[in-house]
Amino acid sequence: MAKKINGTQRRTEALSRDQIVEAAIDLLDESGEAGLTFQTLSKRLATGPGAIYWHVANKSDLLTAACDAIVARTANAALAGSTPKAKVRELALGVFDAIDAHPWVGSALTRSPGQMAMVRILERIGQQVRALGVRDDAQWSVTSALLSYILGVGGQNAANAQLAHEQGLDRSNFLGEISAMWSKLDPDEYPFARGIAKQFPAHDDRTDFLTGIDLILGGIDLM
Amino acid sequence: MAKKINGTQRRTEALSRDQIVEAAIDLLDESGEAGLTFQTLSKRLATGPGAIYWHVANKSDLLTAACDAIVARTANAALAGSTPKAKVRELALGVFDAIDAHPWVGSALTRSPGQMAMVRILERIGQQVRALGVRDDAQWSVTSALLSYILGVGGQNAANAQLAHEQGLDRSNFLGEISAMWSKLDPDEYPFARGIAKQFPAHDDRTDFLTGIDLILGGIDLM
DNA sequence: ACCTGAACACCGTTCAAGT
DNA sequence: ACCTGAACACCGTTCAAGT
Repeated sequence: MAKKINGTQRRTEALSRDQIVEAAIDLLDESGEAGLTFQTLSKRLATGPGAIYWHVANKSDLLTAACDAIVARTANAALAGSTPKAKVRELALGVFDAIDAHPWVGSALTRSPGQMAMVRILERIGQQVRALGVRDDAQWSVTSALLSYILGVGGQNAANAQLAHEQGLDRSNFLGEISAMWSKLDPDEYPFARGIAKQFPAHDDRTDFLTGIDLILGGIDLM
Repeated sequence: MAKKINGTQRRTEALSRDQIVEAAIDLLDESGEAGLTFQTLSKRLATGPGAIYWHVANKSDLLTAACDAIVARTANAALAGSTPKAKVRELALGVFDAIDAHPWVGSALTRSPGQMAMVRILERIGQQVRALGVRDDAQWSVTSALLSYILGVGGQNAANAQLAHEQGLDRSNFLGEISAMWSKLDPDEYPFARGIAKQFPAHDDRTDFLTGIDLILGGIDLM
């Protein structure tokens, strides 16, 4: 009769894989990868760990499914752009923003090669690369370059967000710390890092990300 | 008197942080990230876990140090290229090959933002970006784009190598499995992935990697 | 078919005690 | 200053037993 009001109550409805994945996403969003545990998860779902294993093969399977659920939402969104290039920018920004909202996706994406999440992104980018008129035998390497770049930025942003979260820093303090560290480097060995330290805290991740996309898109024109 | 001949012997010389890092690298190379444990490490060093903690803050510190040791070797190598672009290619390939030889570096690099390993690469690429004549206010975003791309490819290759290792597959079997998976996708939803599946197993990671570098370098010319 | 929950093997980390 | 090794808290996973 009782549903799941207080902490020690058992659930009465049946579990489902989707429910488990949703709960996992909530946990990951709240407290990062460290927050997802079979203990925390079964507590939130008001069951035991064994029940979860009935629906899910293991933790890696669960993480992959959670990642795919997030990516599917943005990869399936309609594209408003009028040109293939505009659509590539749109797709890329979609992934960027998804990782910004769910930093754990950044690392989970990399860790599941060949999984659906990556194929979804690959497919949509590949279609635009085709539409750009890239030669058949270059479509793979061009698409792969775009994908690698997107995953690279995503992975770094995810790591930054996680580190800042662990250290209890907000973004500007985090950037400030790195900038301070770079300012102290040996001027003879690290002229570039030192020179850039001052402007570093003011940079915009999203703008820089798009600059990189545009560099690659520009390079395609020269092929 | 005895040194470290049989398994239960204790070491007689003092431990050092460098020794620990070297042993960690060996373990990581032999059996991936799962192979590095304070248990396996202290066994190999013929001590207890407490001794390691005297020289190393925690596992993350150890992984970062191991990663930096590898990256320092390639980042400090002299550059033979005659043009800034050739030097960028050389630097990028150096990182690519280092990750190929030590796949765990691919993920460790991402996980330690602002650490020395990344700064070393950033610095050397940044110097070449300067030499290319990129405007001051664009040097950061261009360098960052190159770095993100390199880390993105590295991270994926690392993940592929690890997955293949876990499943006991060699590279060609691994690629074959992905290709087979893509061939079975819905032709209406995944035309690109399906179309590319056949040529996928024959692709060359290193060549594709360089293609991406050249796309970005080409884009710089158009800025 | 689905869930329970105790048990297992293993992990990173700590720390009083030694030298 | 450096090392020992038992102990702690916690983790993913299993599985006999229940419904």
